[in-house]
Amino acid sequence: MIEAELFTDAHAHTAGRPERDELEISAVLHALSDPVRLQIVAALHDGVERSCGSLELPVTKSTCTHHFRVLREAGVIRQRHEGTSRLNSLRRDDLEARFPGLLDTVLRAAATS
Amino acid sequence: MIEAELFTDAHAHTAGRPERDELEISAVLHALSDPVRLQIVAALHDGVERSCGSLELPVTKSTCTHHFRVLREAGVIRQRHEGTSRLNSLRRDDLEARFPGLLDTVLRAAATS
DNA sequence: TCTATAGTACGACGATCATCGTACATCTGC
DNA sequence: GCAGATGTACGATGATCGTCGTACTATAGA
Repeated sequence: MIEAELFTDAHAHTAGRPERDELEISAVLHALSDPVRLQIVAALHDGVERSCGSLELPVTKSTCTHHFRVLREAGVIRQRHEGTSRLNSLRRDDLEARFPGLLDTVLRAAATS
Repeated sequence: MIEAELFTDAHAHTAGRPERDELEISAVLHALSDPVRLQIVAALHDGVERSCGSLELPVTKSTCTHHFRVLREAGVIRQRHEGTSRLNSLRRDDLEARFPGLLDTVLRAAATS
């Protein structure tokens, strides 16, 4: 990750949190292609912010951290610090602006499995 | 692949060509999450059957075969033999029945990249 | 201050992935 | 039959992935 050393303030966000116009369809689809991550996204679908621990996932804490990072770096979710928790929420607006209908379509598809 | 030896006629299709009701959203999303495969799917979007070689892809023949297999085993495309060629086409109807709107949404998202 | 609690960082592991080259199979046209 | 074209099979390689355990940080509450 040589680029990390080159980040200016203007681009320092790109590693962990891609801007709306930087979202890549391949990365988003890859993020959504894992069952555990799809479960996370489905749980956040109602718009309510949820902590990592409040979701009952069939993996350990460290794997959980990994999946939240993949979703965050793909631009699917954002994470907000509050106390000892990280509150997660979907980036609905950004996703809808960039890839209209994608999130709803995928979640509806996942629901009928 | 032990199952291969156990296939009866009733299930002999499942390895290479999942039935409509066997399509899995995770497998489909994974298949679509690769740029080369997305390019293939976009090229087949007009409904025209195309041979593997008629698509100009930035990979070798064997890699091409690999990508077509991933798409076929996920249920995204079907392959038909004709002469020395394999004609590929999207499984539009099956995908639409199982995951309504998914294909169009993804392709529209991919087009705006 | 001490102790939980919530999550991250890091390293490891086996599995899967995308890619390639070479060899092979199959069909067409001569 | 032979040569060319189209695609597959197989093995290899380096990269990425999903998972875990352990150690760590940071906050909240007593």
